Amino acid sequence: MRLTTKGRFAVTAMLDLAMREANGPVTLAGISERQSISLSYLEQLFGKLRRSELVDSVRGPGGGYTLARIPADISVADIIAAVDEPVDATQCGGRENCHDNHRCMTHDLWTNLNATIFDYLAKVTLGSLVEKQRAKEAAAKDNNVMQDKRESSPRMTASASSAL
Amino acid sequence: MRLTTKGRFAVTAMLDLAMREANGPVTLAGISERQSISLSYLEQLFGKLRRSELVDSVRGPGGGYTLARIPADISVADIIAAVDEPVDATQCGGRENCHDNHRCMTHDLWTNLNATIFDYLAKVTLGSLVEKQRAKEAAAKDNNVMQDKRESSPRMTASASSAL
DNA sequence: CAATTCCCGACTAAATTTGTCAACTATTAA
DNA sequence: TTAATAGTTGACAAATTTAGTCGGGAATTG
Repeated sequence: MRLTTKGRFAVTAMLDLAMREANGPVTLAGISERQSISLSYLEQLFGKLRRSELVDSVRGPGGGYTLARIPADISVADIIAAVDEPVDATQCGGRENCHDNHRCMTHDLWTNLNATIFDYLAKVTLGSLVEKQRAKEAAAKDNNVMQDKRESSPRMTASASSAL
Repeated sequence: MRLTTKGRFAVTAMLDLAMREANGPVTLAGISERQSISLSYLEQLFGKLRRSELVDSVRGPGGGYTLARIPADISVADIIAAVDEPVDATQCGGRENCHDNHRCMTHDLWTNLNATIFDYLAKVTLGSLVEKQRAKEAAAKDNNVMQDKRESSPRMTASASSAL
């Protein structure tokens, strides 16, 4: 298992999708805008997600993507595995007799490491993430109400205000 | 924290070094041959490892690299951090106000994930890896003795024998 | 038909990996 | 002692792979 920005983008997009699919198919254009990920890249990623049967697509106006399973049945590990082609981490082709007579020293190291990371990510589902995110947003909303009073200082730059 | 082949190569090389430095400095040429990693790439990686003060270099004949600290004090996390420049995983520059008013949804997800992985890798030291590897080699040796009887077939190539 | 949206392949940019060559250091021999 | 030599690190550039972009096409809806 590899951890790159590609996988992270995919998870971000899927999380966005999971939080909105109640209102029908979600367009990539929308995800692109909300998550600041280029539309082209999303199209590429969702092509893979679709081929891995994690999402379903609906064409035409009003179309977009929906999750192929319930959020609780889609793990972060599923998503990363779908977009991040394996690349055979162990350098020895997975074969046990990696090189010379003993298996390459790091074989077990990486096998174990991969298993550890994979197990962790397999436990994290879109369902649990959506739940956490909802809770966080509710809390943030409360904080913002209080912060608004403090932050209305005179020197508020254009870039700072646009950040809202 | 990112997980790529680069970091894996570095750990492999450091493990090789840790297992051999008792006999004095270890040359990159040796590591290259044993671990099947290009010499050039090793040179580049060890430049970073040296600058991060994980290894010391000795020039001239009989020179090579040695560990800068005892194996038990060098963790896999140290090694990966040394060679794999951070690249700011969270996509929002580490700032809390990633984008729009709420921090980008995945901010906490990746923060937690990174912490989990880092904690795991910080616990794994070269010392513990060497120990495991030594145990494994001893076990493999026993197996090989038994296998040797089966494998002493007539067609043993030159390359196969040189692999010993 | 026209608008919206997914879909696919070629293209560009960036990162990884390998290759080449220069600079340094200890040994060796005269 | 000094110069030659071989072993080694260090920096730079080429080649390969991966990440990300662009343009056009196809399906669906109204």
